[in-house]
Amino acid sequence: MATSLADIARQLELSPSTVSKALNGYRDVASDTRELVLRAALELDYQPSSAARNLRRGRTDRIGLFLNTSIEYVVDYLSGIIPGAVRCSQDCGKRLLIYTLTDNDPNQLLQVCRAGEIDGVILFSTHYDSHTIETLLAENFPFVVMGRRIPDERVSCVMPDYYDGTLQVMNHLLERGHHRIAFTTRPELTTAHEARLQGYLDALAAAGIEPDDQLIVETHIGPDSGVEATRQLLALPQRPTAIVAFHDLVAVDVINTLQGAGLRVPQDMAVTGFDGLRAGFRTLPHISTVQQPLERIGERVVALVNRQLSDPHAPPVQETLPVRLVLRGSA
Amino acid sequence: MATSLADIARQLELSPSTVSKALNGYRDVASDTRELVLRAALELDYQPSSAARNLRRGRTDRIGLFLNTSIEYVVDYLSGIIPGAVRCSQDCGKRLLIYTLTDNDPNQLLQVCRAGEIDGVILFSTHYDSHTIETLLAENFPFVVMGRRIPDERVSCVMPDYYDGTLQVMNHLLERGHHRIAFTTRPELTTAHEARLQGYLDALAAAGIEPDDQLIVETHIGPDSGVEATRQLLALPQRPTAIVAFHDLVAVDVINTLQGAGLRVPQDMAVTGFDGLRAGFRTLPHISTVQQPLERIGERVVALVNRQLSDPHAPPVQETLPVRLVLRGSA
DNA sequence: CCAGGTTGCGAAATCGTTTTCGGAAGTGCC
DNA sequence: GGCACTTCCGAAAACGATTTCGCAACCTGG
Repeated sequence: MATSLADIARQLELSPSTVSKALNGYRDVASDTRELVLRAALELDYQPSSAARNLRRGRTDRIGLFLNTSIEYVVDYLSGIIPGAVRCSQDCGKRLLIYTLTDNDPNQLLQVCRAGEIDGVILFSTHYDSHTIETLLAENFPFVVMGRRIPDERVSCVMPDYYDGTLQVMNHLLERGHHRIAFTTRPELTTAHEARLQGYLDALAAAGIEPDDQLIVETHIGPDSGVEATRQLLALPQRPTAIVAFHDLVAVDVINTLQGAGLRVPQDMAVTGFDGLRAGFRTLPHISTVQQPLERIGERVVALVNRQLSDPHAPPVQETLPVRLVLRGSA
Repeated sequence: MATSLADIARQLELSPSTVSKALNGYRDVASDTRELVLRAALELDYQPSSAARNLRRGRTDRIGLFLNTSIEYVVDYLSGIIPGAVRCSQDCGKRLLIYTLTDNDPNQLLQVCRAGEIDGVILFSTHYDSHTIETLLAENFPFVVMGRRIPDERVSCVMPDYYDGTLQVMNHLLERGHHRIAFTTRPELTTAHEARLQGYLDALAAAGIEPDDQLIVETHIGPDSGVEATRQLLALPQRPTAIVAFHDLVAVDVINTLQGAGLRVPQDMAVTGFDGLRAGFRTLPHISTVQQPLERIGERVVALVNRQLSDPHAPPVQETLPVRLVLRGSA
């Protein structure tokens, strides 16, 4: 039912090849003919069949990003990333597609790549799976890891400076006179976790403060992830005066729990987040946080995929983007 | 580089047609041969070319959902919808794809449909555009509208019962003895807006209470959307005792603003949300809200698209799904 | 006037599947 | 043995675009 090249060709009594060339800007088409073709195409609402074009060209001009349906955090993060990623892919003449995986089956990702549905893929940190990465490398399929450093120089990745961000937060708190600073962790996210913890410890060391194990508490994925940690901290004989939350969503829980217990933020307890998600505006006071350059991350990730597409021999890059402490009131 | 049918055929000294038939479960292939083919395919990590298959079959088994990058609310809503939608599409043998539009250019959507990249499309309420709908109808392209009723019996849609939800909320508050109940609106979202307002007014009328225009305040899209409205209500000579927020994100702002002003929720002011987004857990107390059956909405929307795909003559359906008041503490 | 260019177009191959159709070989039955 | 079925496989034609190549026709300059 949809109009094809052949339809236009018939109507104009031209050959399909000429029509195709007119539409694709080849030089060997008379300008009168081109005019005719363009007009006819517009009139018939012609849109080339994506399947046919992809088949023939051997590429799709699409970049895929896989969404794990099970992780709450991802969605907030993605909504920060996407504007930059979309803009950049637009500029490169590509389209950004988000695939939804059912049970986060990593094979689905490989299937999509092998089926040639996309030309390149963005791996979101939490989907990391060494088999996937090995396979993509082996098949020479363009991909970039986002939000995580992979200890393999063959893979490109883009991530914020977790270490420096934590240093900034800690230095701010230390300057404000805080000595007992609690730190919430999330061991599942190894890279991001370790970098932050190191920042925490180094900052303390630089200030000559001995770390206190009781002040380092774990949080886990799920709603209310920060509530339990906060209660735990409040129950300590000697409470901290500041809490460095693993990220903004945890900080929201922390602040709510504190306020629920009758404490004032930041007077009774300073709280900081990390990432700079929109959730940081959903508390009063708003959350002081380490702002990731989210849009820029999206942009760079797409740019790096695109780089691999245009130059298959481009060497991989590992980019660490600078972060910035944003004081909004909670610390 | 990727292995094709022909590769398998060559290796097994069979014809491509036989290989194809073996893989697709045709009956006219000997079971020994089938075994051989399946084994070879597995060994070579064969994945049929999506482009070639789509071209030949004339369908893609993909359903598209278009994401407007500019609206915050959408993301929270989608993350509720997606699990159901993904599960259902999986069951139908389809894949759900999320397209990202740059500047919400509605033509991009039509282009994707016409190019045959997807077989059907889900229109998210805020993307509504009568030209898009008319065109899709004219081209007989399968689509379903989500979260909004379209006053056109030719289009299928799935939405929650906004009217009844508001009634439930109002009746709860009235039973608790509230007389001055404020109501925040969002006129941009016409259908959803009107149904709720009607519910508000009808509930008041049934209780014999005269509506007070000062208690009906507008909110708009954007962060802090509920803050201004709350301040406005607090400034009234005769304050309300309850605030019915347009949706949960607004309710978060309302609660934060109230608590910031030293009021206790729900003792000094009851607050209710709408939709049942995760954000409802990001305050203390958690938000009492009208829970939309989000997963079910995702499921139904996909099911209806699929219905149009399997039976092009199936009559359109407009489904209103029941909602449920969930009391969590804020009212 | 002719050799050598240029310009504009179409024929045909190609991408990798699916699917129809026909034919060869084998089986069963009278 | 002959006939009618099965059973299994391959040849070939699609699907709709892109792209190479060749061929007319028309210039152009000496």
